[in-house]
Amino acid sequence: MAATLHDVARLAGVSIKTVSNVINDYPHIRATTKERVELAIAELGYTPNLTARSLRSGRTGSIALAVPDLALAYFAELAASVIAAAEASGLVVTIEQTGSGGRQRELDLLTSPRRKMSDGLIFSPLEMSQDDVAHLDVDYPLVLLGERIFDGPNDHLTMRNVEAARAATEYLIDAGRRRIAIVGAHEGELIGSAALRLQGYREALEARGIPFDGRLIGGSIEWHRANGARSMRDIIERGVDFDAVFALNDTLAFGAMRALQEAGLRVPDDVAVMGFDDIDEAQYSIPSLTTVDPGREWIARTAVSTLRERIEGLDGAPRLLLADFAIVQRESAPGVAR
Amino acid sequence: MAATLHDVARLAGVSIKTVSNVINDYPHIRATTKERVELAIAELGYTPNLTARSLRSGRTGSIALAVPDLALAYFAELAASVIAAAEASGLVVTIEQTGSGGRQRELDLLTSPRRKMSDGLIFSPLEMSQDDVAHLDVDYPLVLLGERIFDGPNDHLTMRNVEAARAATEYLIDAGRRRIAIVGAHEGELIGSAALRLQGYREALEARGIPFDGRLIGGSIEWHRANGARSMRDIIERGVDFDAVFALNDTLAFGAMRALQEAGLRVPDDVAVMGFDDIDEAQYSIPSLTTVDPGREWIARTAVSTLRERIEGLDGAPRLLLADFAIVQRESAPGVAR
DNA sequence: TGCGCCTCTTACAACGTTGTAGGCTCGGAG
DNA sequence: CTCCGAGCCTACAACGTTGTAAGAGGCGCA
Repeated sequence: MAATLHDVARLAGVSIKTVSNVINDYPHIRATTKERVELAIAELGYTPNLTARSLRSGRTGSIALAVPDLALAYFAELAASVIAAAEASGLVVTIEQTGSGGRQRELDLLTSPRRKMSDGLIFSPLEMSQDDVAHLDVDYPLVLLGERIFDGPNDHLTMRNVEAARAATEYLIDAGRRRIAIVGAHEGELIGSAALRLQGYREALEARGIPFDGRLIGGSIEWHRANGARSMRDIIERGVDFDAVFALNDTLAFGAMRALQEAGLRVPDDVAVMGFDDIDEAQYSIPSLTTVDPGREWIARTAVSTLRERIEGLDGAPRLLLADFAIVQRESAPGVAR
Repeated sequence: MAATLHDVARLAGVSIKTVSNVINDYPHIRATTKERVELAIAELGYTPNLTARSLRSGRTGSIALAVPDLALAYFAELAASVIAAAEASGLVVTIEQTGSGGRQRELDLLTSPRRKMSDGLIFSPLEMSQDDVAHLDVDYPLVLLGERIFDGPNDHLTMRNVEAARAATEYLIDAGRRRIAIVGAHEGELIGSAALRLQGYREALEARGIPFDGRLIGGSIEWHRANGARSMRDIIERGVDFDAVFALNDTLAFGAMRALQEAGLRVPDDVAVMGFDDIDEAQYSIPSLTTVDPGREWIARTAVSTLRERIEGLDGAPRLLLADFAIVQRESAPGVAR
């Protein structure tokens, strides 16, 4: 059995509150008393019971992070950064995966009694929509990530999807590409990352005076490698001419590169490929992937610090925080300066 | 403020214990009382305070998983599986990264007061060694993963490293390869996955009567893609002849494939490449990677169920559980039957 | 009618911690 | 010599829950 304050107090011959005071660095303690208590603590190997402390203080010292799936590189890397940032603040992170549970699962997560076990939640929904905004009005600190819901009652961190996608597309155009295919567009979808990035693509075309061609748009609901390959094959089989691909995320881009290779098309000579996310792997693929760094590291750090402010009682209107992005030039799409 | 049992009890006109009984499905409750209580619960939106419940019961309903780094695909996929398995048991998972903190960081983790916030720990150390085995004698349920420490006081799940590496090497030999380079051997290291897999490699050579050639061994301490590429380049520059590469994990294999490509060597025509881990990416790389599936999914599931048994009080000697492995044949190393 | 038993409900204590209020001792000022 | 305040320490209550013991009421059976 683990030792408690009572055990230490008995051994040291003081009250439990004095032991508590020693542990919490209360200033007015006689040096000899303190020493005696510390000796007792060492002898019993006492460590405070954080559960009891939580009950008393109302703080657990832990935050929750809810993401779709840790097996997706983007979310794994996001989680790694969130955990590191939280640890620097003395917080521990529990991770929940919403997986394929769909919208209901995301809603349940918001009201699960487990929320009481952490001081706040960083939530990256994938299925909820703007109609669900009311569900976000919860009584604990919540920081929202992603592009599913805007103008909710919470602090919200998001990428500059439109601007970044536009910059990526313009980068390809400026490198001399004119027929830019899209991989990963969610067909008929009006919200979320896909729609925003597609909008950036269209804005870039318009800005550069290049006509939009629907046959260049390859749809896919999920963003796995296999989807990227399938979507790319569809476009190739359609027989439509193209000299670049903008994949709406890196994983799709890897799948697309594979399909291009199978079709005997060379990257970047025949087709330039642009990704989105700058996951670790993008540096090491063959060829390495030119992509958009959407500011994931900043998002992770800021999500933690923002949540912490709310946990510590900061009041005020919900904030919308936008991450800076950057085009990361690699082999799959050489820049204009080549 | 969140409602408590007291609030519900007051509203329903019963004692708090009756409310508690309703929540915990105690059988002897009058139907009308139960209804009244449930109405009050609904009206106040009461959810139990799990922290208080934990304090009372001594169980937190959460387990901890400590891995080196979630940004490493193997651990991310392991974590995803652990979280899924834990959730199926009604447990939540907090993740700690030991990162680059080294041995001390791993030792600290074992004694951190945070351990009290979870019912048990699944721990995959990377820096501790056999000498640290005494540190594993902790007073909470602990399941050990990996190959750093054997014969500790805990249940231990591990891969069949030697057998799997031997099988992988024999696979290459049976496919006609004779000069098999190794990427990722930790030089001078006698324990851990690298040493075990290297041993399997040597056993296979011996079994097939092929002489060992130290010049074919490419060392590297870390197992990132960049290390794989560097290690591969070293071997190439050494001018030593080889027709296959056994990378000690998939990530190294991807790096090695990249270095091979840069050197103008074709995979698998000039050089066959074998990985180890079967991470998701292995299916989608170009070419797709022949590798060893070391039973990660089984390890995750079994780690959770084993830990659960211990949490529920199972006594008995520490168990050593070995995962089954399988060679997953893909493009980078066609099998004998091609 | 009385007793015991079953059903339903309650009061109380406890899990281990910390905040609050207060008590004791001692030294120095009035 | 008394009083006050600073320094040190303690008792008690509370956080929200559940196990224990026991009480109230009703019913069947002798």
